Amino acid sequence: MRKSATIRDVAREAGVSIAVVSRVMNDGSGPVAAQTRARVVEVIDRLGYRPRAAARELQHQSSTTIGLVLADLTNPFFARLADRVVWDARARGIHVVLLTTQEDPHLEAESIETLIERSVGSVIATPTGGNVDKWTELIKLGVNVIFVDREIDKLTGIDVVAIHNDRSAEIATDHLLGLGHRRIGFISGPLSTSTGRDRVAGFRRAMSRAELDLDERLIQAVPFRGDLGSDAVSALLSLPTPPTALIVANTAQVRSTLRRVKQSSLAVPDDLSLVVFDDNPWTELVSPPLSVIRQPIDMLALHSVELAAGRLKGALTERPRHIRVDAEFIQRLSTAPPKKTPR
Amino acid sequence: MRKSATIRDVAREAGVSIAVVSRVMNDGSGPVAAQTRARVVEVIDRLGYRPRAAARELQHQSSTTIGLVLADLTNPFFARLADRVVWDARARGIHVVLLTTQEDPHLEAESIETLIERSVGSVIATPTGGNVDKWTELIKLGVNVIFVDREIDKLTGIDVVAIHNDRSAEIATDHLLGLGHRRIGFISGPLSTSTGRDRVAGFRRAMSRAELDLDERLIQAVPFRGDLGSDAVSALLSLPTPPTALIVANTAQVRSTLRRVKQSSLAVPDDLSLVVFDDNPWTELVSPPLSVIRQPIDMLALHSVELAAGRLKGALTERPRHIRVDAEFIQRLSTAPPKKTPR
DNA sequence: TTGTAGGCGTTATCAG
DNA sequence: CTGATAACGCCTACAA
Repeated sequence: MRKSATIRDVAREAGVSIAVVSRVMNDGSGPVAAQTRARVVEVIDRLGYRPRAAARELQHQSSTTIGLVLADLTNPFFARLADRVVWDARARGIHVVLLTTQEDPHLEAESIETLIERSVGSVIATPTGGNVDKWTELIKLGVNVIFVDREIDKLTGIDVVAIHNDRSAEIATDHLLGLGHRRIGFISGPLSTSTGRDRVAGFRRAMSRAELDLDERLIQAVPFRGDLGSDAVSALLSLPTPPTALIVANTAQVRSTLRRVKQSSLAVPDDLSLVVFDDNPWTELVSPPLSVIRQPIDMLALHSVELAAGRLKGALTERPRHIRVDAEFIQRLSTAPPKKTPR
Repeated sequence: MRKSATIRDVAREAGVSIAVVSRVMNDGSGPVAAQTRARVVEVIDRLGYRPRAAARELQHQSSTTIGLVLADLTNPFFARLADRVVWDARARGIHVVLLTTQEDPHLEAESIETLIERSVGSVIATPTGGNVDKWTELIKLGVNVIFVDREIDKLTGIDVVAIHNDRSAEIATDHLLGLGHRRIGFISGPLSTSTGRDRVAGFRRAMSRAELDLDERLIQAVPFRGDLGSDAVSALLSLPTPPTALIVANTAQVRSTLRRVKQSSLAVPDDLSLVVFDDNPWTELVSPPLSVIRQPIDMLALHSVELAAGRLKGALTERPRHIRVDAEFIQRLSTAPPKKTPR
């Protein structure tokens, strides 16, 4: 457990000043004689010298670190997002501090606090919807905040990377309408979230375009955490005239929803057609394989990191950007025409 | 985008010296008059002062940050592990820098390098198996390394938290043997990993205890990355006398393996019984619901963080610990007696 | 109880 | 091309 070498150790050992060593480390920050450089380099890796990140960060405004604030790594969507963000960031020499909110604004506030102390340069986050003031403060401090997947309406002037939630829901709905379904159930995330609202909006639009009047009971908004997805299904199925198709637009609740569907004695797709948001690795492993809305997670991650890194270097225009990418509808075997057309 | 307040700003504003402010921040590092403190506190949150992490870290040996080096967040096992580690760490006021290796020793080396520069106090990692020297260096530098899930035999003297891999495989095998299976296929991770070796060892032990001689072709070691799981299944099924049961002990390849099984025209469990390692959320959603070995991920995370935090504070005995927890076999519907007993 | 001064490891600015 | 030296923001003896 030896103490690690500092720049001074290297300087002494190589018989130069620390300034020279510093220049050697940051290639191009100043002239160094080839011969001197060679000697220094030799000493550097003989001693295994590595500049201390903390010392560097102390003088620059902010660190080469970005904060990643996600709701919940248990959700494959976020897990994959994290995987790609870490990957893309690494390719740019950026480190990632990971924080999770579990959808709890209180934890989110704590996370923001942490990120300020660590003076990260950028933050990529899936906001809970609260903490408007905290986020504002973070931005005032000069931190580049990028919301991914969701956004907060009140917080304009922030970069956003997400899919066209409304359009995606619309496409899924149109697909079912095209198959002949008239009563379609819709399970969405909380309407306090942008994704929840947007997806419901898309659903409504498709329904009204088809000139169907919408039974409000067919829309169920379910929180992200907890096990309420199955309750929502129960509620839908026990309606006087139950839906013949179901769109599960709350990614987090897809699982519990499916569990409930499976427990029901209904056959999919004969008794009930099913479309779910988010193409997890197992959606094609279940029976029947599920028709899904596939979010281009890699793109979401890539754009987020690009923004985070770009703004870090001040390379980007000041204007906040709203990047929206298209999700892809993938038809598999969980959707089919309704067995008996409603009379 | 105001520049954030420093300790000096607070001191000036409150009409005291920076030393006093420092003492107020680190409660108990020195005496402060109640009245003075009140005044300072008032200024502190009026100015929104927050000590800069980098400056703090600069003087202490190491930061309040731990590194988490995982193979691949795409794998639900690691994703859940990450989720719990971040959670447990947060509860202790510890931040987590996340790095992924994608099972690539080269990336792993890079990660270790990063962690040294950031002078993290502890590292929780699922090692690829390589980089023995790098890991050694990290430890020599005084960093507490905790291997979780896997270990490196050559690297003794490191904390390890994992399940009883051998015993788990043994139990799964015994279960199948008890059902009457005699030819059991086994898909494991690479034998260069401790989990791979241990699980195979458990399998062998169970087989030999049952006094069955083992057809070596029934054991398939498959890399973690890539899509070779399905090939392994094909190989097994095309044997002259194919197995009547299959244990998939390579967590990472469970999915592609299952896909291949599903494509085959074999019925589970009638033609082929199935046990897989790792209880993902979807294992009971597929048909039939899978019999699994459930790893107590929460425990793995908890013990890891406890070790990481404990050693950080120097609160632990010097001796490296090997913590092994039991996995749980959960029988569902993918295992049954073989249809026709082999003649 | 409070203040002063030195140092943590780097980078950056100027003289040599 | 190289070398002092002053920051960066905070902690911590040591003095007052």
